[in-house]
Amino acid sequence: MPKIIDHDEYRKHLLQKYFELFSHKGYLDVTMRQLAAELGVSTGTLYHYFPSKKDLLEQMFHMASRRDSSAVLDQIQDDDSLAHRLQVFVDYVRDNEKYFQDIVLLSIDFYRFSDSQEFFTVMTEADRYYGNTFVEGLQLEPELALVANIFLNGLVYHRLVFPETVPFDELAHHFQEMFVSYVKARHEGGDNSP
Amino acid sequence: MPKIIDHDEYRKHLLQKYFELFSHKGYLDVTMRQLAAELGVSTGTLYHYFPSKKDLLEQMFHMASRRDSSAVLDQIQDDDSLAHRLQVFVDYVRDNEKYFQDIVLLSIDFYRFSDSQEFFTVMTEADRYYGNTFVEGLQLEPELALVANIFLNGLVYHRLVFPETVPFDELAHHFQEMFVSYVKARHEGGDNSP
Amino acid sequence: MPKIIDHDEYRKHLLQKYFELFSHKGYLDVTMRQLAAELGVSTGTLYHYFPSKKDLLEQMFHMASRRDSSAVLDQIQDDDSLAHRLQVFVDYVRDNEKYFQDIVLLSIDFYRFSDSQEFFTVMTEADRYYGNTFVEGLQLEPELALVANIFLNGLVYHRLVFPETVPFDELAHHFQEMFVSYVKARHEGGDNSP
Amino acid sequence: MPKIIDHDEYRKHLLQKYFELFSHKGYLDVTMRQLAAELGVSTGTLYHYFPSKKDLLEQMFHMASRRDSSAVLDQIQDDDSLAHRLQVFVDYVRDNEKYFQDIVLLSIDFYRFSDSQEFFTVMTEADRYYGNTFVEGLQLEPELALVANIFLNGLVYHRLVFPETVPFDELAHHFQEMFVSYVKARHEGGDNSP
DNA sequence: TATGAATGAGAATTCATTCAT
DNA sequence: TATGAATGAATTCTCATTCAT
Repeated sequence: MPKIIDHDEYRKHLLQKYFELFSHKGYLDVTMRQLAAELGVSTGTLYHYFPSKKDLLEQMFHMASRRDSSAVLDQIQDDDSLAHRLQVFVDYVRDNEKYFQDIVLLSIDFYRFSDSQEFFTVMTEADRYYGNTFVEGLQLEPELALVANIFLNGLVYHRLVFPETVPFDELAHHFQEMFVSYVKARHEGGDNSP
Repeated sequence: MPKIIDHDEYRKHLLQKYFELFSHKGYLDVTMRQLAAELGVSTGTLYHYFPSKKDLLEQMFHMASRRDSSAVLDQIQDDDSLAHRLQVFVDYVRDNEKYFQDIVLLSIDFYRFSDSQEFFTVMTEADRYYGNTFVEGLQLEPELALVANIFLNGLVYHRLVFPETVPFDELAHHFQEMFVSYVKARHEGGDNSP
Repeated sequence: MPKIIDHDEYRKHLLQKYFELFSHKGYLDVTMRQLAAELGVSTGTLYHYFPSKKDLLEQMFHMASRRDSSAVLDQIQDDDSLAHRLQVFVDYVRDNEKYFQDIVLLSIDFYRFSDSQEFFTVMTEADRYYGNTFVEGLQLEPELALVANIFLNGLVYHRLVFPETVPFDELAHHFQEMFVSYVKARHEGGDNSP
Repeated sequence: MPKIIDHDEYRKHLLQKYFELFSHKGYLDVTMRQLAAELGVSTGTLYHYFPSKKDLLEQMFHMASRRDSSAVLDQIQDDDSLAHRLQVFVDYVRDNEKYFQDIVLLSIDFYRFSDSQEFFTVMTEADRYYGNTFVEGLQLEPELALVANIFLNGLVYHRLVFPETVPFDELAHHFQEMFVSYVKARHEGGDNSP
């Protein structure tokens, strides 16, 4: 076993692996023993890095929810149309759907099993982070950006939970059309008159 | 305890109470003993009605997801506009938000802890039931009705999980506007040309 | 396995057995698993009767420290001399030395591992109980009775802990002599003049 | 941390600190990690000086039980009366009551957790050491000195364990009176006739 | 039918000890 | 010598489920 020099580096390594494992089983179906075995360490080592299972969940969610979103923004140019910008988001969610479904599952576990204080702090931060990404990426006021954000969340949730899966692109397409028209109309007409 | 003659009636009574209890704690935080105590019966009696905890979850979710939606449809007249029809749905979700949040939480537990066969069967049915309600209520083709359904799910989920709560009505309003405009435009123009 | 009718009766039965076991091993060297095995029940059953190991210790000490002392008092007649009365106590302690040593060991565990509130309550009661027995048995004022009580405690403790065991009777004899003389002198001379 | 040249000196320093820590927590409530942290060394270093926790307990008790008693003897002159000599002992125990209570607690832990061989050796030596101190200090035959020793042990134990604390001096006073009278009478009358 | 005492596998967590650096 | 990450057996306690009454 190699001596680990960077304590934090190694902790992140464990968290990453845990996230992957979690996507198959869920917080309560992964025991600390299983987890340790899967990660190739002893339970003692796990507890050396994380004081409790709850803490592990919290740190893991914290890390997972801060996933770099620069990949989205990088695909957007300053003079891109709204339609294109939204398409980039839709594509990103579709291409990473499994990841976002895991985040949904995880967020429910996090809701149930973390301290409400910790939950509030982490979720508020995550909310801002994603919110900002939508605002920046779509170049819209926060409220409108949030509408797109929420629809995509709803789509991910729906496809996770209702198994007779709806086609992602078709539904997204409807939303994209209505969203872009709406924004265009708003900006032309002043407010939200037609 | 009044003598319950109707076995099924009594079972539903237990399931209803379990749903209430569950909404506070979650599947794994309600033990069979607690549940029995709360319902005023012995664990033995509980097992007399439900062969296992998993089964209880399944029956309970089945019942909960079939909640009568006639209340929504009853508020809609044949000649109501789409805008009004959608407003009825939005109002219904807003007024029963806690219930729908519980359904979200429950659906995740159900996803995690039921047999996938059972999950598939029950969720498919629930999906159809809600889908039909939207189709009937909005008088739209399934795909479009589903877009509204999904947005409202997303809104419920978002407000459950992100604590710096977004105002329900404001967001819903944006969606309602864009949705109605979009549908109107579609029906006027033939397909989805602007 | 016979159905136990009297819950409390059975609890006492378990406590009694636990005390015997404890005398060999000590609070921390008897695991709940071992204890259950020794008592012929499952760990679950143990926890059915006692909410925690600490609670088990507390209930057990409570029971052990209330051991009936009527056996001592029964051997004393109203017109017995002080010397005789003290002899009865000395004999009783000598004949039950193992039990009293266990109480000493147990009281230290109790000191260490119980809640201080519970400790205070139980020990105060035990103190009064033993104190009263000495007062009644010796027919002396509390303070003097306590001197005898304390000496006998010291003797039990000393013989428990220092293995080159001092002869019980010889040491007790010295104390008995000095104690009886002292009391006699006090009562004759008014105070403590010779 | 100053460089300690003398290995043994350093070991004693660690043992001393351990005794202090122990007096608050008890053998089993002080983990090796805590202990190391408190002493400002690593667990590795601790194990460099002491092969095991049990060994640490043994060495520590060995050291603690050999506490220099010259302080007592120094306060006694050759021509002091027995009453005065005993008073010196009583005062010494009262003034160091906390230390003696710790020794009582420690002796029970030592009884429970050391090898019986080691226990026997160390306790026998401690017994002799304290015994001698009483014999020298009181200038009495061993058996009588032991009676005083035992009473004082009993007093320390009683006040440790029974919280409605008895007044030290009052009880000691009775014992001192009876002890001195008894010894005087014995020496006057030849044996132990009145 | 109804009860609740009994079960025991399995969970999270601790901690004395080791050993590569 | 000194370090502290790593170990893993052992601990307390939980809880779905069974079954004699």
